[in-house]
Order: sequence, then C-alpha cells, then structure tokens
Amino acid sequence: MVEESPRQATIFDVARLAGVSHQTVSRVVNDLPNVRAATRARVEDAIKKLRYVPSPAARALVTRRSRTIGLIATGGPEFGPSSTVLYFNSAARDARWSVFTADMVDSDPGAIRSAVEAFLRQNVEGIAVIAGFEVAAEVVAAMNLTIPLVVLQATRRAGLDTVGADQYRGARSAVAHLIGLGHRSIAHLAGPPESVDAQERERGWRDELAAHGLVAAVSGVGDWSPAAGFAFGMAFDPDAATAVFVANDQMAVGLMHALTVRGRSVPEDVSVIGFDDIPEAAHLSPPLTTVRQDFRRIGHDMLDTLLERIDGAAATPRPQSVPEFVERSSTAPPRSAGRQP
Amino acid sequence: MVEESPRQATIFDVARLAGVSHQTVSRVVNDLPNVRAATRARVEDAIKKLRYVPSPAARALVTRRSRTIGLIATGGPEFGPSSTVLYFNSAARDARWSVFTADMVDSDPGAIRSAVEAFLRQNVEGIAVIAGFEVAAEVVAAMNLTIPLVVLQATRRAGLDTVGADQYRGARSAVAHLIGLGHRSIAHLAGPPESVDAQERERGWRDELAAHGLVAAVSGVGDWSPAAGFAFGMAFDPDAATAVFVANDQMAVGLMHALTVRGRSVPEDVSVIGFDDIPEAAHLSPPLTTVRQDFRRIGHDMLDTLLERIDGAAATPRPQSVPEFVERSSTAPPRSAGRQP
DNA sequence: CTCCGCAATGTGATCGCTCACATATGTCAG
DNA sequence: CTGACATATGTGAGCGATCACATTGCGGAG
Repeated sequence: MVEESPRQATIFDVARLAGVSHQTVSRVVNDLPNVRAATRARVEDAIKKLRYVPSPAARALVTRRSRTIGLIATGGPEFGPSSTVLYFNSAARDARWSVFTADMVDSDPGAIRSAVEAFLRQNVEGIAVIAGFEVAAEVVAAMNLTIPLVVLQATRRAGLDTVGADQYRGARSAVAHLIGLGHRSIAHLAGPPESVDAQERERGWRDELAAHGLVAAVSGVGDWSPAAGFAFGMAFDPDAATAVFVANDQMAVGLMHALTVRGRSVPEDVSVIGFDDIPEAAHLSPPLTTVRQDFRRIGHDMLDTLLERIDGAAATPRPQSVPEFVERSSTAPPRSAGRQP
Repeated sequence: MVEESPRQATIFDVARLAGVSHQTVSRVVNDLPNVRAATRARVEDAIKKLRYVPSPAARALVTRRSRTIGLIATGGPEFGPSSTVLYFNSAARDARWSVFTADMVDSDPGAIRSAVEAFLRQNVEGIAVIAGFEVAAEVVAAMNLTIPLVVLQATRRAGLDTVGADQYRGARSAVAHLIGLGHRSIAHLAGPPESVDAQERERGWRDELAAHGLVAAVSGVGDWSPAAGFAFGMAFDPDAATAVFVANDQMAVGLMHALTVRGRSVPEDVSVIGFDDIPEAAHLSPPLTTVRQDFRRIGHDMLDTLLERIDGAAATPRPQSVPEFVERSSTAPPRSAGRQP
C-alpha cells in the first residue's frame, strides 16, 4: 500500500511523533547501539505509524553510498546471458541491493563506456559485466574504475575479479566422450572469436584431441545462432568427420537441421554435441548430448564476489564451476568402429 | 576514463573556475534560457575541464525526480520475456533513462510487492510490468501507485495502461491456417492458466474453430516448457486430432519429440503449430510453423507509453501489434483430406 | 556526598543541487 | 538623459538524511 498523503514523512516527522531528536531516529533506523530499548520501541512505532521510509537520495548525498549495482549484459537474448542476468538480479534483490541493468544489443565500445558512465553518475557502488564479448571486459577494465568490478568470463585475468564456469574442461569432457566412443575425426563449430567462452571451448577441443594424438581437422566459426549452425552444416564435408562438437546448443540445432536436409542422420552418420543444455536440448530429435552450465550458480557467484569487494574484502576466490556432461542420444560410436579401449 | 582525483568536482568548483555563480552553472547544465552565449561557453569549458558531472542524488533530493524506472519481469528466462526486458532496457538507455530491473523467478505476490516498494524507495518515476502471470499485474495495480504504471499484457484493462501484441488474432490466424489446410479436429496445448497470453491464445483457438462450426476437442495445459509439451505429447490420443496448435514454440518442441517417440511423423500424421518464433524454430525437424511476435517493438512501446505518462500526457493508445503467421513445414493437409475451398 | 565515566540523547554543519527571489546590466521609448 | 522593462546574473534557503561533536543522566568508586 502506498500513502496518497500530501508528503512522504521525513525523519523529523518521526522524531516529533516519537518525542525524540532526529538523530535518535537515525540511530534506530540504522540499527546503531546506545538507544534505550523503550526509546527504540517508541521510534519504531512512530515509523510504522507514519509509514516512514528513509530517502535514498538524501542518504546517498551524504554517505556517498547508494546500495546500487550496475550490470552490463552483452550477449543478446541468448539463453546463457539472459539466464545469468536473471539470477544475478534475483540474488541482488535477496541481498537488498538494487541493480541497474544495461543490456547491450551489440558490443560497441562507445556504448559500453557510456553505459558505465551512466552507472557512475547514478553512484553505483560496483559494476558487473557479463562479457559475452571479450572487448566488453576490456573496455570496462580500461576505464580504471575506482569502484569494484567483476567480470563473467571463462579466463582468469590478473588484476580483475573474474567469475565463470570452466569452459575449457567442459569442452574437453565433451570431446573425451566422443573419443571414448571411438571417433577419430572430430570437427568443431566454434562461437564468434570475440567471445572468450568460444575461445576456451575451441582450445578444449584442440587440446583433448592432441592429448589423444589426434589432429584438429575440420572446423568452422559461427555466431551462436541456429542459422549459423545450419550454414556450417550445409557447407562442410560430412565425410571428413564422424562427429562434431558444437560450441553451443543453438548452433547444434541448426547443424542437425542441415544434416537432415542433406540426408545424413544423427547420430548414425555423425554424432553431435552441443553446449549449455538449453531447455529444448532434451527434446530435439534426436535429444542433444551436451554440456550443462549452472547459470544460477554463476549469477550468484558474480553477486557474492562483487559484494565482497564492495565491502572492502579481497574477493575469496571461488572455484570455477565445472560444466556437467550430459549424455543423450545425438552421440553414438562411429559407423566404422566399435568402442575403443 | 575516470578521475582518480580526491573528489568529484561540484557545481561550485565549476562556478569558481568559470567566474560565475553556481546558479549560472545550473542554468547551463539544465539548458535554461537567459544565459549569454559567451558565459555559457565559459561554463561549458569549465565543466569539460573539471569533468564535472551533476550529482543525481543531490538533484533527486530537491527535485524529487530521478529519471529512473522500475521494471518487474515475470516469466523467467523464456525467450519472450527476456527479449522484452532486453529491448525495453536498451530503449530506455537510448532515452537516457536508467532502469532498475527486478526479475521474479516465481510470481509470489509478496515478492512482487516488496520489489515495487524497493522501487518506490529508489524514487522511480514509473513502473513497467511484464506480466507473464496475470497476478503480477493485479498485485501491482492493487497497490494504487501514485506514479505511472504500464503493463505488458494481451488484454486491455480499464484504468490501466496496457501494451502488448494481439495474441488472440495471432492464435486465430494459426488455427485458420490449419482449417484452410483441411484439418477438422485441431487440438490445443495451452499455456498456464495464470497467463493472460495463454488465455488469449486459447480463446483464439476456440473462437476460430467455432467460426467454422468446429468443436474444440482435445486440449491440454502446460507450463511453457519443452518438458510439458513432451508430457502432453505422450499422453494425448493422437488419433483424436490431425493437428495441434501449441501455445508456444518450446512446448511444440517437446510435443514433436513425443510424437517422434511414438512413431508419428510431423506433419504427415499430425500438423503442429507453435507461437513466438524462437530462433530455433526455423531449424527444428521439421522446421516449425509458428506465429512471430515482435518483442523489439513491444519493448519500445512499453517504454514510450510509460514515458508519455510520466510526462503527464495521457498515453497515446498504440495499436496492438499483430503477430505474424510464419508457415514452415510442420504443417500440411491431413492424410485423409485434400485442401478445402 | 562528590566526582568520574560511560550510556543515552541532542545540536548544528554538511552533502550538492534547485528553487524563489533579489539585484545588476542593457536597450530603447519619451 | 531618464525611467521602464527586459535580460542576465547572484544570493540564500531548503531538500532529508548522516556525521562529528556537545550535552545530559545515571551508577559506582573514593
């Protein structure tokens, strides 16, 4: 309920009603010691009666604190970024912090900078960046902010608080699975090169292959979209690989579509693995083997790290979460071979 | 770049440097008349030199305005709601407004109320609600806010500014297509009953059927998730309907999966239509016929409506956008019949 | 009984801006 | 040359909180 009253009550109104000074009211509101229990009760009564709410503007003016965070989200409406935004926001609300969100449709450095400036103008106490694109993190980091900054990104970086899942290990587990199944020529459809996550997944693919003496053969690059997966699927030589590790589920959808169009079946002719485990993954035809990321945890980790730094503490290093391999039916041993030892 | 300087410059610093009074600086900053061009230039110079930025806290304290909006988003990480959030935010940024976002994972009335209260405490000048669930709009409306409120919801409502696409017509166009193809028994898998959009789509289905003298037969209810679509697909009697109009694409994915599992093919045995046109829709097997919503436009409409009301104007009624029917290959004439006149 | 010290409370300045009003400067008719 | 009236600029109060410091009240040691 909101009062239609002529004016919001101020700290002085409360003080008058409770018969104390405004300073005592301030003490009660901020839960400071040295207030007699009886006094505190009287004040709390008055507060309730007047529906008093401290003015954040006045408070911010003098304390230079706002209990407010800025969140920069790049990566568009993709499942991953938008889930992270959601969980970050809801974690913040639970912690009674307000968050300004700036969704960037593209990653224009100028736009990012001006979003950060808007945040600063609003007196945010910290900034979180979901760095779908590497440049986003760099641009913000280069601004040399005096307030804490935490970046969601797969690679750790000196002098930068970073949170994120271990994309590299996730990718390796996916490729290891294919190798275990007997695949020897495993292609990769990577995400955009500007994305650190994409880079890490590609590196994981390459390294796992190398660890087994295999060479990284066919590969392509996409922009995360199903359309990109489709384009790749129509273009590559399907006989050159018995399996494809795709950098995200959406592109895997497009790839499987192309494969179908070309008369190849999954997993009989070619195995496909995605990444993310979008809700649809389990219900594609065939259900998609993938690597699951815990976006809820990532969002919470980001917030916790940021709040720690805002409190002045060094951020306790959080172990990177390791994405979980999820086997479904888009992967099978290659036609030619049985399972390898 | 951010100054590491001891203290942010204030209006007085600028005034001193420019050799004018603080009030003149204020005039320049707020672009008020009655300042000589030469003076204005001197002040602007000083502002630039000192990297002066007005303090929003101080300004908000006296003007009681914050140039800030609160956005309540229900509907989780689904494609529709999260796209809308994204476009709303980015439109707001373009208009130089800041927005606080509160993503609600569930739609607990208490949580919604407290999110609104947090917004009020932050002095937001308006609130936008993406009402995935009807109750969300109701809860906020019932709070009798003194600030403007705009709700994204399919149905118009007296005394409430509402924005949204015409779900009803979208649904009718989908069903009309099926009827045109020759289908006579068209099932419906609805969204959750708490969702106004779901209600509208179901109503569209029912009315279009009735308009052709057909009866609404089999139908089910899901929660928008692929899993729900799958469950429905496994449970319903596939011989009782030659086509299914599904309330969203994600559930359609699950339904098609179930159909495949049960050895029915789409569209030969049963046609399927979804709603939303998620990016994956074009690349499913088969590519999904659906109804496309323009979330970008919806986000912008919400913002524009809200800003108009904040400016004191009555909101100019915006025509509801009509979702666009998109034919792909998950629909075909029923086995038994050819195309009808 | 006095004095000290701590707990409880009050006072006034201050944060950085805008608002309402006062004052200075300039221009032109009479 | 003077007054009137606009235009340009300055002054001081006040928004609603916190902060630093001053004051009061009370119980126990000397």
